[in-house]
Amino acid sequence: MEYLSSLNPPQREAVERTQGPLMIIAGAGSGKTRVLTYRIAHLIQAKGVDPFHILSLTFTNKAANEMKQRIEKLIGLEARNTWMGTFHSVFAKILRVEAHKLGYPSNFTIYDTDDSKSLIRSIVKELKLDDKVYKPNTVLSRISGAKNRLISWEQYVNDPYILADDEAAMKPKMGQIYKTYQSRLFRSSAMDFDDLLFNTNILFRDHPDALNKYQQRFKYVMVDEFQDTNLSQYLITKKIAAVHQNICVVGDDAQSIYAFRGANIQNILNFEKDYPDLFVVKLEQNYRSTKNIVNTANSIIEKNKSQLKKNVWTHNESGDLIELMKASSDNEEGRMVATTIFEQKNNKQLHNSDFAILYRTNSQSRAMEEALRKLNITYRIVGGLSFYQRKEIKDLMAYLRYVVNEEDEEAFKRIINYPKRGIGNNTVEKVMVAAYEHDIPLWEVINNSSSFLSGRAANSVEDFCTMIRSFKIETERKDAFEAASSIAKQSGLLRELYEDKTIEGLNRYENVQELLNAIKEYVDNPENEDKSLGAFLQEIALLTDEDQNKDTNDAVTLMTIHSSKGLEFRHVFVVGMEEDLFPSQMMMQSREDLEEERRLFYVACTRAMEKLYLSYALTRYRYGRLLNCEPSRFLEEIDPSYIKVNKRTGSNVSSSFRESLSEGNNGFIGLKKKPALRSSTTAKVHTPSPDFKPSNTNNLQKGMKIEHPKFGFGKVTGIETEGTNKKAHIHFDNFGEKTLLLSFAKLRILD
DNA sequence: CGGTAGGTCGTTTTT
DNA sequence: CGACCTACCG
Repeated sequence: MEYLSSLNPPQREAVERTQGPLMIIAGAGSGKTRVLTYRIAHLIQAKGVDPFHILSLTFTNKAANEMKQRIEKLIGLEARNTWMGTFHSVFAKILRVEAHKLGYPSNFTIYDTDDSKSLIRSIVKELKLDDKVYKPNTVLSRISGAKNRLISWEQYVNDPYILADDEAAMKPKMGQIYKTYQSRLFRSSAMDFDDLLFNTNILFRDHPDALNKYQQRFKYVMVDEFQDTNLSQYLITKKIAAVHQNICVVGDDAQSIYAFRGANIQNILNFEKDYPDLFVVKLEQNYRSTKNIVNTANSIIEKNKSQLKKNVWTHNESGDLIELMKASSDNEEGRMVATTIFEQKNNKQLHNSDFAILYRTNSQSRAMEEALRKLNITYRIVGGLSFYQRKEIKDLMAYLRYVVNEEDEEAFKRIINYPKRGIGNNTVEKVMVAAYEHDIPLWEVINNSSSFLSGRAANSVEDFCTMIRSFKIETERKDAFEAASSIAKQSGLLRELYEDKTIEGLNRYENVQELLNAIKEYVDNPENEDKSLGAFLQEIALLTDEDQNKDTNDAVTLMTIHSSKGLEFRHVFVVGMEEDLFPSQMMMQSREDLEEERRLFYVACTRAMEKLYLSYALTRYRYGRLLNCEPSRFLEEIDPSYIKVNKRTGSNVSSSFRESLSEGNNGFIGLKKKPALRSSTTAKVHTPSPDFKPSNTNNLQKGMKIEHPKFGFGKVTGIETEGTNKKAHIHFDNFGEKTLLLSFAKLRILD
């Protein structure tokens, strides 16, 4: 029990108080993760609790993994038996087991945000609504907001307040879309992110036996980042802990930055009411930052009205003042930051990894990247579009998904005509409409294509169906890797990418190989007992960024403030401190919104251990337009005694920097995150000869030389007849291989 | 049916 | 500025 002696009194109290409801208010840098891990270790080792009975919920996979590892270090492999994961992943697992109780098959698909938006887009189209009014983003966030507050579509369309709201917003059909959206999800055997929580609530509400089972299993429940829970999540935890009442929540109201996606700060404020015998521990000693940084942060958060009283303090030294940097433009801001990093690194013997650049929006990274590249400073970007959001990855994933769940409509739409197999939008529409109108499963329509489609289209769909069936058989017999490789090949997807010899094409091909590698790794990992494709898909559906990044590379970290939560760096730059950017112009309608932005700023500042830099630019490119910017109001809110204004401008680059401009790698690491290169230059469009006149192409033969008004001169390499259509394959001198439909193409035969 | 040119749109954060 | 969608042409 020696670990207890390394804790301060409130930390120790939090670890040792294992029975009954407990709320830990953990200030920034107060050793929260340490307390949580020790608490779990303490439960298992000192109190003899079976790890199987402990449930810990986090918000990111990263947090869960980190905690798992740290507990494992403390108490060894036994730690693996605790339930630890994100809300979404833990309850997705439970829902797989209980799905039949809700009318879902256990192989249900999880739709990501893109799938959801695409589904909404097609529903809006089908309902013949104006897509300028019902934008996927708006609709989805409205639906998501409802689900997070546990409002079903039935309740939604019957609630006069909601309806009035929608009327006022000129979006009266919102409820109708919600209803259709749910029925289409259900038909597709799919759940979106919010459904995972919503349906868990339904499960526990309607099936007391199931609730009881999990109440018995989870005798100890812990919730990390409690300030970020929404109502749906809160009710789930409350229900699970209702019997044993051993619920421990950890959070910091000052760091609540996810209200936009339904997080309810009231959860933390109301917790005392729900648990009258609640014990509250405050962790207020900061071990991370200098006095100047802690005080700066305190002076910021003070401006917020709604918050719990707390007094974060530190024993650390005063440290340097906060540096404020003013740049004339966004590019100069980048130069100043990069230059400062370069200097600090040399003067103080720091590593790249000691620095982080934090920004409000992802688009701000570009100016930073350019500047860092010029000084040859290695960097890595966290977030942005993840591996699994890339088109080529989603394409292969869609095949895999569809083979596992043949009702998955979004996957179907993605793969039915990719690679091209002559099935156009019209046909796809017909197939889906047939399914709704006859109220039969999609797969049934596809299996009986001739009853719903005419000749050529029916044949193509039948071929598709045969292919999927063979994939299904393979998938049953083989492990995930063998099945996926075979699907990638036989679907033609791999060939399609392989034939694209551009740099981006090569990249895409490599990415698909990367995914196959990941599947291989999954299959080879002895911890995964179920090697089937379905099991693999379930495992990765909720992975956002697989960045279990080997921290081998020494790089400056670039990321949004949101993704920086929970991390710390010796030197932190918060860039783009300008009105309308930070605080964002979208967040200035209400005081609540503005307070959330302020908390975001608080989070940003408290990432810094030794030194904090704040910067802003006077001009910045946004929406492709040069805008004048004003310094952020947040800068004025900081107590000026903590700030020093930096006089240097980034344009005075000393000679030592110039030397570093020469030669070498561009500073970018991480093969998965390579930005797409600009498309290679395309050949100039041909100007037709003055005497150009289309010839009759009925007798066009292989080997003939022709002229095309746009593509110029070329040679016929083949003729293909498909139904009534005749196609010519032509190799053009300047444009390479093209396939043209002879009924349309204007060609002049030269010979 | 498929490609592409040209228009539109938004750009906050994430499971 | 760039991603994406649509309309149109071959």
